[in-house]
Amino acid sequence: MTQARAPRADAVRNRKKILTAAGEQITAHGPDVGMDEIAAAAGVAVGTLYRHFPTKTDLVAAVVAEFVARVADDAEAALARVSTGTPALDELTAFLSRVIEASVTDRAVKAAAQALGAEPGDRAAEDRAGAAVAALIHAGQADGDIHPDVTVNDIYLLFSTAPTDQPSVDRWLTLVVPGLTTQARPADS
Amino acid sequence: MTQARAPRADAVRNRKKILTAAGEQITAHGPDVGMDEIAAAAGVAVGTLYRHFPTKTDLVAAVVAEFVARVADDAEAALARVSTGTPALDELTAFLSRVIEASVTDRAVKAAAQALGAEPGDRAAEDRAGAAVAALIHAGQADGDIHPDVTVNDIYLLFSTAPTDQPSVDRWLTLVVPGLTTQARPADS
Amino acid sequence: MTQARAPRADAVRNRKKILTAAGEQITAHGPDVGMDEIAAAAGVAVGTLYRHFPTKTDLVAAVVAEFVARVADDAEAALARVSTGTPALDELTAFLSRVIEASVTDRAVKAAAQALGAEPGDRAAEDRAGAAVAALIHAGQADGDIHPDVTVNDIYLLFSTAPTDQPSVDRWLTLVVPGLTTQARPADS
Amino acid sequence: MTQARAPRADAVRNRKKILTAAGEQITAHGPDVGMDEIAAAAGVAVGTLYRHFPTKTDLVAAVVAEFVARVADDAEAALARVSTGTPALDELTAFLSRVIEASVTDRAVKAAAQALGAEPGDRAAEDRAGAAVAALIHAGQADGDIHPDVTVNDIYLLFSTAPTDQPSVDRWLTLVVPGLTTQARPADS
DNA sequence: TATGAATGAGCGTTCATTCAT
DNA sequence: CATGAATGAACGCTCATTCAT
Repeated sequence: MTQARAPRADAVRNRKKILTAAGEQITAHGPDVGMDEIAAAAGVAVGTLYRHFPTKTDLVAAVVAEFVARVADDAEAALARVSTGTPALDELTAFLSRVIEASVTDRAVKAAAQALGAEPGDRAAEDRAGAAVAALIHAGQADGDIHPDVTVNDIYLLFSTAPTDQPSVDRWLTLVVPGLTTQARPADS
Repeated sequence: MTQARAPRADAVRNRKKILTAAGEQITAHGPDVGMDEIAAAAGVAVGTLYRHFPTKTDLVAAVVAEFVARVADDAEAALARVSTGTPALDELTAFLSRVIEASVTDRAVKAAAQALGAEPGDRAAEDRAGAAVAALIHAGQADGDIHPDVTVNDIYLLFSTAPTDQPSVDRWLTLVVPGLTTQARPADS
Repeated sequence: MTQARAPRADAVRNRKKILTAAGEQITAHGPDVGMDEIAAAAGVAVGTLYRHFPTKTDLVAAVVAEFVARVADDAEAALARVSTGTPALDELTAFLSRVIEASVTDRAVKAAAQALGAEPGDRAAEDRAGAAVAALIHAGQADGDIHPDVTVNDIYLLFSTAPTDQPSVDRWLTLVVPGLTTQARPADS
Repeated sequence: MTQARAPRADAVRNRKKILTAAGEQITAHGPDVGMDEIAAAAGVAVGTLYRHFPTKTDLVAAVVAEFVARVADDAEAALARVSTGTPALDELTAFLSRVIEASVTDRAVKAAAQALGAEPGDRAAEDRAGAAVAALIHAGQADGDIHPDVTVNDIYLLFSTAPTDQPSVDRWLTLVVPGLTTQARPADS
């Protein structure tokens, strides 16, 4: 009985504007930006914002979900390249590096998500990312490069504990990648 | 010249109560606990809390400083054991493990310190810890067990990125320790 | 282009209620009344009060501005009567008397304005009042009744130093008016 | 520093120190200085301050009383000069001028007294001042210089309404003195 | 007695959320 | 539906006053 929804266009556009603005504001000013500021940045009134996202937690969850969707896309692209011959370990570490670099910029998103205990909110995107990462891991294990006990959860664990300031990221990757592989860290790495 | 100040007894006891309560409250409810709640948990009035710590930032810094002092004690004890023959790498990883386990309990302290930009406040304790850790690293490098480029900052980096939930800690240590060493992670680790 | 804004009605009414209540509360309890008390007296929540006046200083400035606007109206009315034949000195002293009587009721407004260093906020009203008073003075000087060196600032000076308790006002006017005129105070004044 | 027991001497010295410090602090920082700051400036603990003055109002009253005592001294000196031939009107206006100049510096004291509704507290000094001023007025009236209906209360009224900023004081005296005399303000005054 | 630590009501202000328009 | 005014609990912090030492 849910009939034709004519005003969908506006609603969809508003939702997009709000998500974009929320991402920008949280990134720029931290997770404590006021809802009023987000609404103003989106060019809507607070009421509209609450129509789309009943609580601040929901809004942050949606912002996080967008990030997860981009991660899933990235993981699937990496997997596609592996199927054309690139070594899976290289793709996995490059993927790890890209995601973490991105989360430096979006650092507040992570903080916000944790601070507010936001639910992921987009199980589908998470599943897509998980499947692609699992496939990368398996391919690397088949190559003998990735340590046999590594799982998707290990990658998630590293995501969730990555440093949030740019200069630390490279060193952290250097320290962390050997644990995923079958090789010792070279003396000059 | 160094007179015993009689009325200090209460004040000292209150300071202790406040620090303890602050640690507990921040751990339990995050860095955003109200000062009133901390005061209530300590069994004092807010004014008393502000007499001891002029701002919330100061209070959080003091809580963090206490934690740092305990870490310094731990590092020095580990270093002492190395000088009696224990392998330095074992002591370093055990130390890492202990500190991180402890910071799981005190997890919010870290978040609080970052959130509020709290100054360490106790440079001496930090220096003590740094010196002991540096000595541990050098001993391990002399043994040929610890990778030659590892520094104290690497250990700090790992501290600051350690997971904050209990079950993840062990696995995380497994993944992270190989980066500190000259050896690959064994297939069955 | 000049659209009627429907939802403004409530806001306008609230603003009025707040200004009225603020004036009453400040008069009754001095410039240190709490914002909560003003809000309660106005029948709104504090937040509403802050929506209309971002700081306490702004609120006080608005209360003062209302008073200034009434003074300007009074001065202009007096000037109009002079142009129809009333002696300017009589109108000026009567105006002085009226404003000061009014400021007895609104006494705290003055104190509040000074205490908070509030900006007038309504320069237009102040200019109107100043122009009308200047015209009154000039007319009285043309009549030969008002002392030739009297200026608008003298009137402001008297405003700002008027007594704030009712019984003193009449005597104070008796003492102060001769300084504005070309005549000595009569023996039986 | 703990001398032999001379309870009275210490107490008297402390009272003096507190009064001096209170006067300075209130003059320097306005009537809202904290009791702690006054105590610190006096070199005593708050408790001592409260031993001498049970409330802040009492302390301010005492500061005001000191000022009144100085005014009484001034008035009596003026009266003495009149008895040696100086015109009483000149002495009265000069006295008015001196007191008001002094109250510009001590302006915060007056503000504090009003703000706190402090009782004068030192009836004796007030009576002394009143008697001397009354005698000045009578002498001026005998000379035919001072208007016959002027009373001590008129002088008090002028004190209480004097401007508190330096530049205004001279002009204000010019405007106000004619009301006390039997003469019109000269055209070039 | 003097000390200064403790008290706690109160302050101005903020902000996630609700609801009349 | 969007709007934005209204709500009110909560926040960090202050300060006149009290009271144990």
